[in-house]
Amino acid sequence: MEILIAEDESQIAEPLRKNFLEEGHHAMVAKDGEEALKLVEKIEFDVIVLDWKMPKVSGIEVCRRLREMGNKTPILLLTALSQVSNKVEALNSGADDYITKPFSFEELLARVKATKRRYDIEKDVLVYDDFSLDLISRKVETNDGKKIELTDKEFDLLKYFITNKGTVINKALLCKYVWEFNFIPKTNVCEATVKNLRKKLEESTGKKYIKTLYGEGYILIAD
Amino acid sequence: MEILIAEDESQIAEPLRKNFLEEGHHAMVAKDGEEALKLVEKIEFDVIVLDWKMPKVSGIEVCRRLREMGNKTPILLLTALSQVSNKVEALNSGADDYITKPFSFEELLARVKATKRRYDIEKDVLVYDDFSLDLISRKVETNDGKKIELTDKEFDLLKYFITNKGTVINKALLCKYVWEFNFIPKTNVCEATVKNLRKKLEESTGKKYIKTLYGEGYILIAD
DNA sequence: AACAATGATGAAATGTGTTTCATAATTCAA
DNA sequence: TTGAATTATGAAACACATTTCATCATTGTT
Repeated sequence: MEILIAEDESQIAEPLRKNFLEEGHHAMVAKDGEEALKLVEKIEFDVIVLDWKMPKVSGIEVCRRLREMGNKTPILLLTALSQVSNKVEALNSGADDYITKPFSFEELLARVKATKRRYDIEKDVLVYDDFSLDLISRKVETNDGKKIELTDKEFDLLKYFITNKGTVINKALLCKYVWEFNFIPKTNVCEATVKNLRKKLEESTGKKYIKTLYGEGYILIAD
Repeated sequence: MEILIAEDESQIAEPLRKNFLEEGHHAMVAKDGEEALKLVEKIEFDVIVLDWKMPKVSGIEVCRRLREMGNKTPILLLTALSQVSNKVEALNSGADDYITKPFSFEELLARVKATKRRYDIEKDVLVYDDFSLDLISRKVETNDGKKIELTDKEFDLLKYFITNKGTVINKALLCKYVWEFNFIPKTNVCEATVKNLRKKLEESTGKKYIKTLYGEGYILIAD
């Protein structure tokens, strides 16, 4: 995970950074709110940990501004005291969780993971390699913002491929989950739709994502 | 809101119940985990507040079991001590938030509201009166499980109506958000689609949901 | 290498959703 | 009450997605 720690006291920030590193994550430290906001613009973090009290722009203010800007990255606030008003304010500012000092690294890690997990589960955007599907608006676009126009069946098919990426999908499965058929049709609907989807994906990404395994089925792989 | 408080000490539970009542909510009290589980089966709560330590089945166990059963109701855990291990366990059990005793009613209320709000925003099922829309599968059904077959445009239209229920929607708004037109078409696409949607809704629910306000627009009201 | 099975393809046919049109019905105001 | 504006409606026209078909290409086997 890519983690941002905004904390002015380096005695606190540095050990955290190192701990995250040991856990296989990559953490950056911002020494005040202003710096944190600048970093968020450049880098897409998985989780942001904000100290409440910071020079220039406070943690809660950073949180508020990010939410106003439409940024939805999970945010964890660090509060010095467990005052009632603080907790209430933290939740209302758009933070996903908060933690009162002092805390152990294990606790912070658990919270960071839990927050991230909740966020991932509840997301309604599927991202795969060079493009992403919005499951609500049912629109697909490449990572550089170019739209990919898919028909309904193509969208369902791609969605099924992505949720089963890396595994072989035979025709029976495809029929069941994309066409809601409990049989394999005598015609070649599947093949035809796969063809069209392939064409559109290659046109807009230049890559061949859908491989066929002769006699087995299809598999979605980005290479 | 319909709130469940599972707490064995009535000195704590009762004042909370009364406070929620004063705030216009309806709270029920379960005196142990077993009772809580039984109540959840019968009643659909908006938020569940669980005390950690309870006779028979503990709060965290109730939480775990509910999640296993697929129940997604927001859960708030009450913990006696702010021990690190407790907090970690609470988050990992599937609770949405937790609060350490002692706490003020204001704090609990703020948390309950925040938890509910987050839940509402991130839901992908829209429920309205007698029917519900699944925003992912784009299927609509009545509360008694009968399917309503809507076309794509009808679905989008109904979704827009529901997310703006109770407010007047003029044709310009409809065009913008349902058809993605930035102008009002010379033809009557909107009226025609409204007509078809009305027909299907009335066929399956027997109710007339979409009212016309002459010269103003439409409004979705269940009466 | 030849063959059968499987998969790919373009174009045509079908089916369905969407939009339009002409007309009828309302509503509101003068 | 009458008339102009707005909304409702059924059927037709249109557009587009989906499916089919005939044909071609590929794969694996003998």
